[in-house]
Amino acid sequence: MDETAYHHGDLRTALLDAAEDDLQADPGAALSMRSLAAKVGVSATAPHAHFRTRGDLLAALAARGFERLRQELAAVSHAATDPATELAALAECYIAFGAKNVGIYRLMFTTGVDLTAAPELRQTSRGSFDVLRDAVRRAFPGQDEAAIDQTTLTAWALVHGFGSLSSEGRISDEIAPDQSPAAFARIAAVLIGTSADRA
Amino acid sequence: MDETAYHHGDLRTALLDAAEDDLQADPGAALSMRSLAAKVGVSATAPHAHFRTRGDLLAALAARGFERLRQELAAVSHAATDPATELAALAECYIAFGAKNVGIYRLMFTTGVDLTAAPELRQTSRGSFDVLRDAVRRAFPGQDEAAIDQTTLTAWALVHGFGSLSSEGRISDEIAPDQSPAAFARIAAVLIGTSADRA
DNA sequence: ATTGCTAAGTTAGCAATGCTTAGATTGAGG
DNA sequence: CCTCAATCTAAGCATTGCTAACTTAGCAAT
Repeated sequence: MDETAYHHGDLRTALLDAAEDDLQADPGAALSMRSLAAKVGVSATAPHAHFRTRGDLLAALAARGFERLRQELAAVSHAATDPATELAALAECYIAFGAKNVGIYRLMFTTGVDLTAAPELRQTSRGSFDVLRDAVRRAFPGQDEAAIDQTTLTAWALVHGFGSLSSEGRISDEIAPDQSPAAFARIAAVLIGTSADRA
Repeated sequence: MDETAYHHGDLRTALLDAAEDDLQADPGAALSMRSLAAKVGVSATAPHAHFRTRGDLLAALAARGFERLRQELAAVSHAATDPATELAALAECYIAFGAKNVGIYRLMFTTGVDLTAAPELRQTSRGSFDVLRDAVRRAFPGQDEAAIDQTTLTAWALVHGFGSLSSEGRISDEIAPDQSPAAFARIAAVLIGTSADRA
């Protein structure tokens, strides 16, 4: 790609890449349009051709996160051999995702990305949920759909709780000496196993 | 209080109150120092006498949230009659807190409040955890401290997961027709009951 | 009472940011 | 070759966080 080309070629993904870089380096990065533009080597207002507002860029970043999470979960699900260990593996994958992508994880689940303004986000997020639900259905055959929904929801809440708290450094080491995603996932998996019986 | 007084009296809490107002009206409010100053009727830079940076103000807001959460939990805990229903009541209180204080809840648990820069926050947050742990200890007597820690941690993660997801509107009504904090708390409480057996 | 001192507030100003408007450049389709 | 829409640039406005220098007011000691 020509460095001096007037047209960038794929500025949109270049901006998202740059934003992810910044978030990787510092999850609390401000992610200004101008600095991203400068980083990519483009004028200050060029990004607005691809993202009308800064919020749109953040929403796109969150959508990327959901898509990647779904892929990672799907890969783990596909690689699993038996339904019991599959749930544990999914839990670990989920929690590890939060730990490895703190900045994006924030965008995905809390920080001011307006869902009503980004309806496609809701659908993308649903993708991850569905991977989880399929695994739950395999693990607990014979349950009706309502029970499976509730078990999946519970599992999701539990795993998101661990992911959120641990990735934000909110769990003290006195209480959890082992801070690895695998350790939290073990606790979660056991509990999910008992969850289905009560639904 | 004299409106034209040079000294405000208690600008610090006035600013925090104004910030909370804005967050109540819109959880995604920007919370600029200048607009808060204007709202309180003070010059643009006056807030800096009380909060060195904007981050400090946000941290103070988060601390307020943790303190209020602790109080609400403690009140519920105190009003409870038997240990079993106490856990359910605490769960509901926690989840309802998230629903009623979306903006502050974000500040407390995710959005860019640097914990290393606000060590007192860690301690305030610990207060809420301790209320939960005392309840767990009462509900499951005879368990050693490590088991109680783990059960409490699990309960916290579960309840925070529900609180976070529901307050951010991430749970679709198809999956959870009843979106009330009480409904989520019921699910959580049942699960916490089974959790202690496995720790 | 006067004097100092400090906390609290003001004004002025800088650099950075989001976003808009108007114009320039390019590549693709007729 | 011409047109045109998408993409990018340039200029500019309003807002923001923060700093620096100054003013005001209350308080304590003399």
